[in-house]
Amino acid sequence: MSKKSASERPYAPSIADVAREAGVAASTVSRALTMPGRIAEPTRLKVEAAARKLGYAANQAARNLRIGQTRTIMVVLPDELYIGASQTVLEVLRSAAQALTEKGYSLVIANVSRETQTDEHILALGFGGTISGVLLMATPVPSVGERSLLQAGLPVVSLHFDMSGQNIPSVISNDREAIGEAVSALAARGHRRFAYIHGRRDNYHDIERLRGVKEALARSGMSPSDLQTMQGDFGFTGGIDSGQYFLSQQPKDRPTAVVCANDDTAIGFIKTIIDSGLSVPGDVSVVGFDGASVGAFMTPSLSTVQQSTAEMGRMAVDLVTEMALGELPEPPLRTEIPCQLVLRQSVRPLLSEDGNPTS
Amino acid sequence: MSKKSASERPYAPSIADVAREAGVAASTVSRALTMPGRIAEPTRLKVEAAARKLGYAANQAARNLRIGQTRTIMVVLPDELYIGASQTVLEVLRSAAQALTEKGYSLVIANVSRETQTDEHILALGFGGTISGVLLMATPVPSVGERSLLQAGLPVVSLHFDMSGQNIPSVISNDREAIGEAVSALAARGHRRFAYIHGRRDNYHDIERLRGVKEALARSGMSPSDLQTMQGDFGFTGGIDSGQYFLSQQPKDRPTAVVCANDDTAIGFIKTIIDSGLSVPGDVSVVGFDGASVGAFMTPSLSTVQQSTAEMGRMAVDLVTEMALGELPEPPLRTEIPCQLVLRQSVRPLLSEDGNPTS
DNA sequence: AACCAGTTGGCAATCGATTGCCAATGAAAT
DNA sequence: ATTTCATTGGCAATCGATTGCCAACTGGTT
Repeated sequence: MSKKSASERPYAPSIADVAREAGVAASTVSRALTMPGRIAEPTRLKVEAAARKLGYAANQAARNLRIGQTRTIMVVLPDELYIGASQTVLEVLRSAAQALTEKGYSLVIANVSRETQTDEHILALGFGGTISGVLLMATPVPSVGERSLLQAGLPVVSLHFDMSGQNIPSVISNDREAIGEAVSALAARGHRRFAYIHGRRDNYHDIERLRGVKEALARSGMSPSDLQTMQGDFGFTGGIDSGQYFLSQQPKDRPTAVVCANDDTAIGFIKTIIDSGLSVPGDVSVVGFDGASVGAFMTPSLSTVQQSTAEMGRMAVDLVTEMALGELPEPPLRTEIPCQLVLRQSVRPLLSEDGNPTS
Repeated sequence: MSKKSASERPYAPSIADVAREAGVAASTVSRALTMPGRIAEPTRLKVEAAARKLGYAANQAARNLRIGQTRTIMVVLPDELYIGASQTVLEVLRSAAQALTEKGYSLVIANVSRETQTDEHILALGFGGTISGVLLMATPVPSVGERSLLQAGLPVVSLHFDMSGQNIPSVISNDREAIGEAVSALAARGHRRFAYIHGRRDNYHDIERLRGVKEALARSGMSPSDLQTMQGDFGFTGGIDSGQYFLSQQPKDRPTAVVCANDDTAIGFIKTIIDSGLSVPGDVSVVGFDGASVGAFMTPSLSTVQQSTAEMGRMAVDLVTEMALGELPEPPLRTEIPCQLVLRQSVRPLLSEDGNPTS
């Protein structure tokens, strides 16, 4: 065996090598190593010793081929995985990676892209039998033309985006309620003129968060005219542009509370306000969304809605692995993980009741 | 074929199914799909049509088993992958993922951990033939007891850490020179009392960066007594602690320029200084390291040494894939990617002869 | 009509681990 | 001493794609 030439792996013992070394049959080696109890103890020890001596590790390709199953989950990341201060996706990825490893699964990463070529790659993985399940992180279902990953018959779980409407089990934050809490907290501090800075258009989170803002304002007895909206892009730049727009308004028309689609937007907005000589929260209170760790160390420190990223990753992994084992005939379509409102220096109660800034 | 029962993949056509559908032999199907030119055009078209009709995708496990090679690279992430504002490792990961996908490789993620169990998992992957190469991201070589991943005979490339001493090709930033540039820029602005805030003890980057600071100070004609050092931990907390230490000193003893092991440290330090009522850069200039994107939007904005993460990822991928193909008998042991100094508000401007700021 | 060179496609072996089936073994029971 | 039964370990088929080898076929040439 192992007749691979020098340029290849120098030393890749097969199960036959171990069997010869231990003086038993290959089948015995296989059983000794994977079926506890099936092989008598003395024989098992002999086999283990031989395996250790030769540095044997089962060839996974052969194993997968035979049993028709792989303990491998594919994680699909969004193409525009933008690395700013908010990095919810990455935190969830980390926790999912951790959970998968603990369960003995491997994790392969794929990122969708505008180029069809890499989507082809994703589909090839999905249909190629290399994969036991798919975790979609803030991405739609990869597809090329007619063919979609869903047709591969694999368990699919969506993270961040609610795709329960497409019958895909989804693990999501309670964006709408959570941002509503933030709005209520601002209203309780006397704010009456609000603004919402959008993320990208048609984005799931943007839609949910705006809706949450509107609902909470209504609950606090305000009318739609008490809310203005500005366009952002989930990045620092969108916040900066909105900040400039804010500054271009007459002071009496400016909102006193600005709720942003995410932390990066809030950070860009605050920067512009501060650089213009105004004060946060003196002239305007600002709340972000995501819970970027750096927010606590900015000046002023950033108020935000913190997502429970660790819990989300773990939950999604539990779902997809149980589905892969067929243990979950009816997976829950929507699992909402609650967020936590964190108020810091960027929000301050107004002193007067009419909502006018004090400075 | 495809007699998997309902609980399994519903529809996984094999090469034999395609062959039957197209009315040719399995070998012809294989060649038609993978060896352009080997099969006559009309036959090839027939095969392709059949494959498309059945939704055929080659079983990767079988393919890997047969050809004894997988287009899969394992990326090993550090256990303590801490997500702060500096996220060099993640940026490099993203660029590596991109480059791998473009080259038709898959990427599996593993993270080392203090628990031996997951290191076992990494070794099993490495020795199990599932992997064609390894990218170590700021981690030492995974090993359990005597066995180390190096013995798997796989190409290994280190990112971030210089392991050329262990004969492992390494793609790294020029930490020492780059931080030296920062120090020189500070010296040129008249600073004469310096501090360096450490990262974690014995960390490669910390050692290199401190050395770079010392060398640059010497070049600027200063003595070791012009530099004090404070202990940090690469996190915000370390910066905060150092800030408190700074404040506890007599003003005349305080350094006027503080160079930090990374951006998170700098951010924590600045926060403490600002909250105490002192000013950055009025009372002290601060420089970080890494180039966290959020630095540009803090108040004051953060001066830093920006690493070329995109280039690092791409370069490492090129190396490891070429090594995997045996195209690189003598891989370069050290590939240094230069950083770029970015001076922002946290460093006081250069004063020209007349006392006005110039840069 | 015979021959040749080049192309095409099929047969069958192969990669390495798993597992159904059965023979051999030894211990316990009669 | 013989039968019964459980345990153990070996044989051989199997998973699905690839590829060396060779036979069949094509069209052109002599």
